[in-house]
Amino acid sequence: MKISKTEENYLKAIFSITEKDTPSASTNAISHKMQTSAASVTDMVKRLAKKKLVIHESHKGVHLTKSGNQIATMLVRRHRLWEVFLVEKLNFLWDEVHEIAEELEHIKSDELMERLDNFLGNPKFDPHGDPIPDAEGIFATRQQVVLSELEEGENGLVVGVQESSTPFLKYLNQLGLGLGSEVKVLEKYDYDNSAKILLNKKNEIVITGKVCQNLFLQKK
Amino acid sequence: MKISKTEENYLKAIFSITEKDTPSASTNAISHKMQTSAASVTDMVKRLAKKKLVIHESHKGVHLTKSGNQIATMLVRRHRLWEVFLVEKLNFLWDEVHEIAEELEHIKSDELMERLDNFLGNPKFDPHGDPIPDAEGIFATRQQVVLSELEEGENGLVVGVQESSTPFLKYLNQLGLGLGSEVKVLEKYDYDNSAKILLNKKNEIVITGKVCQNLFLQKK
DNA sequence: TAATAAATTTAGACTAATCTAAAAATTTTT
DNA sequence: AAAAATTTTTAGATTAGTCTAAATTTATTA
Repeated sequence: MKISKTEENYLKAIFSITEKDTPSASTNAISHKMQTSAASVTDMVKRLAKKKLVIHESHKGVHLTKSGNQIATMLVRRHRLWEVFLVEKLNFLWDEVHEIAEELEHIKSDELMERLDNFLGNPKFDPHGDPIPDAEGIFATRQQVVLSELEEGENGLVVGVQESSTPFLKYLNQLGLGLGSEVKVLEKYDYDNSAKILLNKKNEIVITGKVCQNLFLQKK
Repeated sequence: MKISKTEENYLKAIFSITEKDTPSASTNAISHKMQTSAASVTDMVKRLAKKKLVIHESHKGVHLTKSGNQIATMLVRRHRLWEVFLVEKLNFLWDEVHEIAEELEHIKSDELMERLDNFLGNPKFDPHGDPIPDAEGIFATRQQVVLSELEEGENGLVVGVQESSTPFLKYLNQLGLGLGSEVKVLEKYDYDNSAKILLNKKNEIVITGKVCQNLFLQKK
């Protein structure tokens, strides 16, 4: 069965919507994520349902079938492996790789991904700290908390970001924060959720509540 | 101006047809190369002409304009750079990489190709010995002859293949012949154009006329 | 619970890329 | 140069993916 690039992108969108809290993705949510009209979504959802990649109850949203989920997971795997390649081997910055990986992920060759995985040393997390599913679709897990959950005096290692928008990543670069940064919480200011932290045992900086809620740390 | 993957593939086909002897590509030649109907070619050629990528005189074939040629050249550059990556870094065999490179070549990012080029050490020839145009579209040249042009007693280094079909490349692998093989012509048999050669100063083997005509050597 | 607002689907149309079958043009052969 | 063969184009249809506008369904609110 042939699956087009567009169909793949819809599967990925449905995957990312249903991944979180919501068990099914609404037409609107999908159209928003895909930057397209609701009518187009209805058309496409019907096509995907005919191919048994999603289950769709009229006016009740869609969710992925097993095979739909499998395809979406492999797209995530490819995307994240290519991001590792772009950052580690071609020296792109972590905020520059998304669009290119978005293209590369559609190249369907298991052999290619197998070899790329080995070439990169079988990484378990991508440059944003997101887990890379293995060839069977299993995601690695890691004990992680958001920065705002740390108490004063606690230490942590930055292992990921909640949000991976370019402005946010650029801002982190400016602050000197990145994957692998060491953080110690010095003070927490409850009234606006900001915090003063010690970065890499050297600089004291103050970061806003928004940043605190978007950074994943591994406690140390 | 947006150019689709399909349009790009037509440009590449026209490029490869007009590269050789013929100054213009016929509808039939294109349809044969693209494995499609002549009617589709006519349609597509009209589209490409409207975009000023080709020049088309009815019943007299097409040829690329300057901008059409530029796009085709960049496709060749991307294709060949990715082939180097697949063979040198991911350890694919040189006869396994064509289809994957065929996909990778459509990813349009100058930044990506610049970085890949550097990562690979700015190679001038791909794993089949074909020249890789630089970012300005200039092809490297090399003093090369086909094996059948060598006289008895002459030495050469295998630097390329005329034909890059999978069966031919597989056959070369079987013979132990590849890029970089050293060859000395021991005897030439005029009646069927076959030859006995000394391979890598070790093995004497006899190769057919067909192989002799498809191997490019650099004289030594 | 009826009215209003929001979400979703249907209807109908458009573009790009493709096809088959038939017509027209060109080239080759006799 | 006329007939035959080949090549190319036209005509009309098809599929995937998209759109806008209108109709319908569901959810919210007064």
